[in-house]
Amino acid sequence: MARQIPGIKGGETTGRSVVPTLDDVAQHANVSTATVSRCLNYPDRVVEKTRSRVMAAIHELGYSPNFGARALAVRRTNTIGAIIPTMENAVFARGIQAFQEELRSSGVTLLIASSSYREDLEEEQVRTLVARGADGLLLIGYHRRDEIYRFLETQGVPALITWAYDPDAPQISIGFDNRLAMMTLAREVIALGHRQIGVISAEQAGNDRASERVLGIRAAMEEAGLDPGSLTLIETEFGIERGADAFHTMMAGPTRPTVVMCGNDVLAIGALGRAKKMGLRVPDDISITGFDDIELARTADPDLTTVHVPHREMGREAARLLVRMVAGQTQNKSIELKTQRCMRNTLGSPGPVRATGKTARQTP
Amino acid sequence: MARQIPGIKGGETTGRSVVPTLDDVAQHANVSTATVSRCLNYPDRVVEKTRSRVMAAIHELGYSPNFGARALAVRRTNTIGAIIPTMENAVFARGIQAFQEELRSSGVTLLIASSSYREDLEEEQVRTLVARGADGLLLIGYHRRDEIYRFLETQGVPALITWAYDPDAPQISIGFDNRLAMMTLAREVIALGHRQIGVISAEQAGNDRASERVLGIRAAMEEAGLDPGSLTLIETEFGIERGADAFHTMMAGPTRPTVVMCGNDVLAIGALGRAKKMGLRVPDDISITGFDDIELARTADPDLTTVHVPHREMGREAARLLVRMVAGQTQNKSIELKTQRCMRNTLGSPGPVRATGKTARQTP
DNA sequence: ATGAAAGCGCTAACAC
DNA sequence: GTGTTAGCGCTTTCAT
Repeated sequence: MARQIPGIKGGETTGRSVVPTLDDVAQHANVSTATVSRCLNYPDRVVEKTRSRVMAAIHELGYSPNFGARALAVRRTNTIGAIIPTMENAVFARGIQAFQEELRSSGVTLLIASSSYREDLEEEQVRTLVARGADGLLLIGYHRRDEIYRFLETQGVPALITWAYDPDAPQISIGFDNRLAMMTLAREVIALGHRQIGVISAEQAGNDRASERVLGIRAAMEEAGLDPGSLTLIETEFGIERGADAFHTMMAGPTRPTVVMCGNDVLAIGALGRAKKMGLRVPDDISITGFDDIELARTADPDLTTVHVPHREMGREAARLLVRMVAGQTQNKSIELKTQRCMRNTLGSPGPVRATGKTARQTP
Repeated sequence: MARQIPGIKGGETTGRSVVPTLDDVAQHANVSTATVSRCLNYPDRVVEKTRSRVMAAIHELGYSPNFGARALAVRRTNTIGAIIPTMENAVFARGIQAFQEELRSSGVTLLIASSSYREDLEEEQVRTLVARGADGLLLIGYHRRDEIYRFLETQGVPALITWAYDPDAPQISIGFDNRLAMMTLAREVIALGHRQIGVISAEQAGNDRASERVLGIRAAMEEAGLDPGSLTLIETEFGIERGADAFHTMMAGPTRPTVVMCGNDVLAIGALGRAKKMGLRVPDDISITGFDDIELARTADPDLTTVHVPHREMGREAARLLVRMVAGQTQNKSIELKTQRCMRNTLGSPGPVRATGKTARQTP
């Protein structure tokens, strides 16, 4: 239909394609494309009468703007990308959720990609997201090839590192000191009398959060005059079952620890569950600690001693900061957030049957 | 620099912008933009010598293609969008993960958005994703305004419904029959002798999975000659704590049920945890069931009786099907996946201290 | 207040 | 095998 109306650009016929374009709307409303564009972007720069005519045409045709074309013209997408290791970890899910909510309130859309903890995939995602016009990127942790940082630089895409904090790094970040956070918990563990410490960590290669946390434990040991070499370490993939299996392996090992410190809550929940299935009383027979303080930590039985990370605050602040960075605001600096030990009921003194006050159940 | 080289299009000067374009690469390599484009898209249509020259230029300049422009030119983005209620539910996280992996192997990028279970947000996301050129959409559940479906239609964007299955619906879907799945579990519950059934459900408004599941329970009751009106129902938001609170409320109510059937595992885990904190033995004093079979269900103590949903398979198959739909393949039809009761250890016979064989702990 | 026209960066015929 | 050129759908001066 409507193929008889001479198109603006020399007799082009309408109805050439399925999806209506700005041009179609313009013809339908008998105005120029510029006017339609104005109606959409600066409604007050066009007189009421024309505007309503245009709007009517838009509705009638079921017009929806083509974002890619718009981005191409204005050279800005109002989009921010985030790459997280996995959506299966509640800690990222929550942080990203807050990040997204805050972005929304600034009218920015979020594109999420997950790297499955794989460095090569992450690089690919960075390129994809940039190619898609992300104005800025949210990245987890510092560790990645220098080439990527250079790429981001040449593309003029600011990146904000989160879940880590290093004031000396060239990239700006918002997060916390993973090493110090875990060290603080380890100090408590050692103060309680534990000497045989087991650690279940995420794979450290390419994961600075994981390795920093392990380093924190070693540092605390050293500080207390213990031999960091006496620590039993198992690295494993992410997952409750993985944590459970690692725990099993560790307890079956030659030097059975009196406490198992886990690199994150999910691993700890797995360990805790397995401990119970093995008939071990926690924390009387074995102490277990986590890191992150996800909802599950509080609900576990006994509830999990862990390190609280302010995910939501981190997500929210990250959004604010990144938006500022994208806006070209200079002189942004890294922000350090504080973590907090959560002394709950899976950590007690070592030694069989020597329950401490800490282990008292707090039945509500 | 380089402002003296006359541009291809009449004396345009280079160095006009920060980010290198196809044009810059072409000039740098002394070829036409078409050749550069070919190098990128059909490497074998250009002779080795030129290609390496072009590639060198690309690397030297740090060129990265502009996806939006490409999409505009080819009118196809190779992108699929997915809108899920929340990333905080492991069941969606896993399903989407599988979906994404499968898409990747087809060279399709996934754009994820989450609606926070809000209908208005979901509509907005649909529009955003379509505007961004998503070639197809993955949606959870059937329930949404007709206008949205019409919009998708006029935009020519195929949508695949998942997490639900209704052969009679106009939209095509891949999923399972929520009502039947829950009904099957409810039958077992009733067969065990339960008469006072409590239900903790997600909010049913705008959530057909939730309402279908409740309907399934009612249907089973009716079938068994019980009065569906005797069922105690609490609707709550998503979250472990929410489940716990709802459980508490329910047990404090006038008619205390002998079994609490939860609309999903997360709510059930919350209920289970709270039951224990309240000093109730599960399933001796109270039975609890879930739905989804997330990893947590198996790790809970006692491990949770629930309904297994093949999330990963669903995600994978959804990807295959949607890719076919986008490719314009006609005659696609809905696929029904089977769920499965997981009889574990939180469901027993009603009545105090009457443990059944089902409750035996299976210590490995 | 509105319109004409020149791009934004890329692809795809069609020439050569 | 490579170059020319006309768009893809939208925004944005610059005129009027």
